[in-house]
Amino acid sequence: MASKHNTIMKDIANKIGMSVVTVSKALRGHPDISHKTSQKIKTIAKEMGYLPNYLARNLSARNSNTIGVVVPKIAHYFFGSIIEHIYNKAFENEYEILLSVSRENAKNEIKHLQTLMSMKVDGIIISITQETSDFEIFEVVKQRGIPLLFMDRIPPISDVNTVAFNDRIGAFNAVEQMIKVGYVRIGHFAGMESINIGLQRYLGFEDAMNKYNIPINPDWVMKAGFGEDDGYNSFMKLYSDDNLPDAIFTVTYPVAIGIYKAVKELGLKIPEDIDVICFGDANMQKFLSPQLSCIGQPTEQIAELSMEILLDNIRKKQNGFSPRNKIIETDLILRETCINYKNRDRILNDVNDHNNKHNRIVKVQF
Amino acid sequence: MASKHNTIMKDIANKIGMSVVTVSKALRGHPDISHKTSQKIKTIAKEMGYLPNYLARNLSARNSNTIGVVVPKIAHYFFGSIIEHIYNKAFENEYEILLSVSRENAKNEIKHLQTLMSMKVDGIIISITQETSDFEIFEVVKQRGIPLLFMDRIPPISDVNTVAFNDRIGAFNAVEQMIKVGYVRIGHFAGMESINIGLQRYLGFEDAMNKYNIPINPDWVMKAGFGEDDGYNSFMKLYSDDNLPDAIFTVTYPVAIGIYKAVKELGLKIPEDIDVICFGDANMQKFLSPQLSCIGQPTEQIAELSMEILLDNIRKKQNGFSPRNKIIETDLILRETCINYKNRDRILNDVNDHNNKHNRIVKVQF
DNA sequence: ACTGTTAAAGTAAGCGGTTACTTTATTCTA
DNA sequence: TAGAATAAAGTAACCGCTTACTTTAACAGT
Repeated sequence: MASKHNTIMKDIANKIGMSVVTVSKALRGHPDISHKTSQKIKTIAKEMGYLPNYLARNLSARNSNTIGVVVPKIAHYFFGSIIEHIYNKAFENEYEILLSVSRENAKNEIKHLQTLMSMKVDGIIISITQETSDFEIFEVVKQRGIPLLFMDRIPPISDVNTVAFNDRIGAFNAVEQMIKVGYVRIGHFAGMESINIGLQRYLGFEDAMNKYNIPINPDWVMKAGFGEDDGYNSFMKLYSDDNLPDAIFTVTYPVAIGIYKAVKELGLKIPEDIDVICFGDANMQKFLSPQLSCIGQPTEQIAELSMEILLDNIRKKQNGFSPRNKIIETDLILRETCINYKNRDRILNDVNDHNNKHNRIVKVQF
Repeated sequence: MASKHNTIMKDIANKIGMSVVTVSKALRGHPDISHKTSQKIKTIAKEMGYLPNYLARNLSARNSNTIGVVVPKIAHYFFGSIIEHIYNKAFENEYEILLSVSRENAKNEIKHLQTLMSMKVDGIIISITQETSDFEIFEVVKQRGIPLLFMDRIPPISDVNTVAFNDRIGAFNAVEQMIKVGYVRIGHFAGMESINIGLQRYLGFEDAMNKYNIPINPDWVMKAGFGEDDGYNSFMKLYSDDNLPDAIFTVTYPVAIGIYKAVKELGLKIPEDIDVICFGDANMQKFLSPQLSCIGQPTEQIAELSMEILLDNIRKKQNGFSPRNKIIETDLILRETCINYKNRDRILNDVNDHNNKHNRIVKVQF
């Protein structure tokens, strides 16, 4: 056993013959203490290898300089990327992050939220699970006065901070793109409607189909989960029913990956036998064959905006703060699927129109 | 402002006319308290929405039920996957995880380690940055009696827990595979030698080359970092020097991805113009074209083993615990690179030999 | 010279729990 | 039925730090 050399303020105080309070104040740069002694104390603290005990500090100071983050998954480009940016932002602002992963399980989610409250986090950013249907726990968090912000996946409750992508318009853009390329036999591998991103993306799909007067074939609308397996299974189902559409818009990129996997197994070809476009970008999509076109979600933007709003909420907590609801626009990223080179000029033209109308840059990457 | 309804033990004690200590004991199921009152107190606590204050609990109980994890990156399959498994294991054991991301920066690493100590974590699992060269901070952690475990990336210091892959044998297997397929003009995009995984993988490469009496061409050994850019830049360098080998073994999969990117830009073909194999697997490799063969690192295993050893260390801290050093074997995963179908039978034969000799299953996925 | 300010430090109390020790009532033993 | 043992609760102190309030001395103004 190494002898635990754990310096506390008292040790420093004893060493220079002053009180603990003086040491505490000096270390924090409190104006009560003269510059001279303040410097002396800091020097000695460093010499003695003093490290503050945050548990004690936070218990009395009543804030923890810690932000809790709850996400459904982590080994996933979308969340991995967001979390990385949240960390960066937290680090800049001298906050620590307590990360919890609910694994798409509502029970875990509740438990994690309770733990975060017990840890006295200053605020919480959460992306709810696809099965969350009881929203009471969120009321509890609010009741306790802990700033709360929902990111990307948002429950239908009011008076809370939210930051989300414009799922409906994004989905609309994707499906409109499919239509412009000439598809009418269009399917949608959707998410559950109980969660905003599932519902909104479905509605965007519907909007586009309606706008162009294309009937929706319910057989081609598969409402399942957000994972690779869901895409794989849905595709296999349609294939074995011998009822494939010409092109599919998927609710997330893992679902599209599931299709790629199934297609490979079945010896089919993308885009010849089946074309695909998805909601959500990931690094790997550039290396797929063919490269997957998608709706890009600026992860850095959602992470930064979420942190900014939450930090603002934390600072203004005492003097009142009204919830904010932000929507972030998405990008249409065209690569090698759902793109017909013969129509290139027409597409570029349409994209310009769209940009003018929505005051938004749609990226086209041929 | 919502009126913060924050029940504390005192409130419960007042309500039933008993002392705070009784409540504390009851809630923890201490035998001092009769079953009857214990039940009563628990019921009331639930009614009042009591949640313990971990800061207070941990301050007096002197442990935090929290484990600190420091990794260099997070939006990266390898670490993302490991972290996910660490979370699972922590959750099972009722531990919380405090995750810090050093972003391959040694300064950040030190700061995070200090913060974790200030947070009074019960133990720390760390994968050091590629630039960490000052190991004093690790001594400080040890000195303070905080169980510490190095995972995958390990500094050259003694008397610490370590869990790593058998990098040398893994690299050897990869390079031997290249040789068996018939390559002799073999390059290695390596990492820095200052870090174990960089050095060991290089040594494994050397071992294989030596065993088959193939001279190493120093021009083809590029010692850089572990990222996609490093692979891209190294390849571009060799290409512009008009000095490409026939096949390259890369130290990590992002480096291989960098090669894929460069190859695509240059209009070359894998494996015809250049063949590749890498250390480290990722989900995306199955979807690359061609599918990338690699040395698979069982991430669940390293995560679980690390957690088990650390938890054991935490529990046995008082009564002494001697550091453990574990090595996990890797898998040779053959897909569509560095595989010559004409040699299929010979390869399978060799693989069997190898398995017999090393008592280890090498996976071949044709 | 006397009050009013200010600078620089100290004292006491408390954050919300836990631990070690004590008290009180009840039961057991001989 | 006295004395010991046990069950069930309570008291006091403390974990390491912060906040609110107080003290002391030096200095300024009139």
